Amino acid sequence: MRLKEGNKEKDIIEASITVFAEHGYHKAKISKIAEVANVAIGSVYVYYKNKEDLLYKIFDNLWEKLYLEYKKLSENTYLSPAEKLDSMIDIFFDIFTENPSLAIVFVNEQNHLMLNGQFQFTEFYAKFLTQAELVVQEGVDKNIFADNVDIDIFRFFVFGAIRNLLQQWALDQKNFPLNKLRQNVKYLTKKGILK
Amino acid sequence: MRLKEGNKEKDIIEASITVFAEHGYHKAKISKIAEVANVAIGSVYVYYKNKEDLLYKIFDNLWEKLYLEYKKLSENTYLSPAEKLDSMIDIFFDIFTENPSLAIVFVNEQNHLMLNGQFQFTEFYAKFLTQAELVVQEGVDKNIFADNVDIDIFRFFVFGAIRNLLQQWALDQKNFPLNKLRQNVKYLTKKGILK
DNA sequence: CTCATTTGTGAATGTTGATTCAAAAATAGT
DNA sequence: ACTATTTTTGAATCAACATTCACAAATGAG
Repeated sequence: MRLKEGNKEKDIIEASITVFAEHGYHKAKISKIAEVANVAIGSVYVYYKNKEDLLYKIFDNLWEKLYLEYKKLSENTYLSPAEKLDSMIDIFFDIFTENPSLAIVFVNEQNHLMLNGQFQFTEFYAKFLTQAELVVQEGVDKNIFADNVDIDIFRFFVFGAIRNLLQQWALDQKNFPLNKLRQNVKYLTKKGILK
Repeated sequence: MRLKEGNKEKDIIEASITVFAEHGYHKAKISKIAEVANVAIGSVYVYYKNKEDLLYKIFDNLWEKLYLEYKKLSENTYLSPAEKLDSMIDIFFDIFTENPSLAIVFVNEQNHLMLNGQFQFTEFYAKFLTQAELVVQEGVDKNIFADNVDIDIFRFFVFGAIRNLLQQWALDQKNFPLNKLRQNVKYLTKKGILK
């Protein structure tokens, strides 16, 4: 037997997030990822099937985390739907707080991955969306949320808005501080721009 | 002298929109674009410098059109800021109504282009953003729009929301009819989800 | 110390597809 | 019908880079 030195699998995926964020998936070179991970090129292929597998694993981890948090939240019976909506927004921002590179990869490469049929897109993404839907539906049922708004549209509306703001934050943390973003998103989502 | 046959320049850029939309920029092959445009591979390089130039020209045309429409709108003195906001949303949706492929390219490749410093990003994009800002600022000044919302954040918020919805529409026109999208976006942007 | 097994390596391979360019085709003027 | 000019062509070129694989290194068991 031989023990693994350190945790190359983790080093590699973390390096890939950094490199994908900096250059974009397509211009990112495996050789660069290996260099950043402090690992030989061949080692990348020991732990991952190929370049796309790296991207896939990044998103799979991300959606799993988000799904689990949303599930916990939507099953909570003490919070009102409006409070849950706020929490969902917080969770989303929180997960990227520690890792701007992950935010950039998330924003830029999500579509890319979805169009490529070679993976059935991570189950966790669908599960995540369902949890979000439950919360909004609960709000409509309890007569707190407007019922002339299509739930599906609302979901994509908020999701797209946050995604775009996250990207701005990742590109320019100074001018888009997360706390201000959160606060504004929560307000706009609930009350809109009209006085 | 020899006259040009038809309008290859236009045929090529239109073909490129179709092909970029179907396969994404990176997997789109010049040979496929030439085939769709009914043109030899070499002709693509007669009219465009390289592959990226095609993408750049697509966006340049798009942002110019949007900028000009927004300019006309923001200079209008008969409409209230709230009406202008509605019109801005309409203009955005309208421009893609005739061309779902353009919507897909717009949504998927915008970032890609912005990260690549080799073009200073089309002047029209910046101009477009400025016009949008003027309208929102007018609403705040006239005490119609909430003043606790950051204008810049609001802009990216709405922009991201629409972008994401457009993509859903482009991928699945049946379940996301444009009229319903417009209506919901206008409502949410102004009043939010709370009853 | 040896051997067997697992882990790690990176030069060499192979494919893919953007780009080039020398030649052909089309047209207009004379 | 001949020439000059412009437009079109696509096979050949070439570079980039993901992936492979034969080998080396490390470790623990006996």
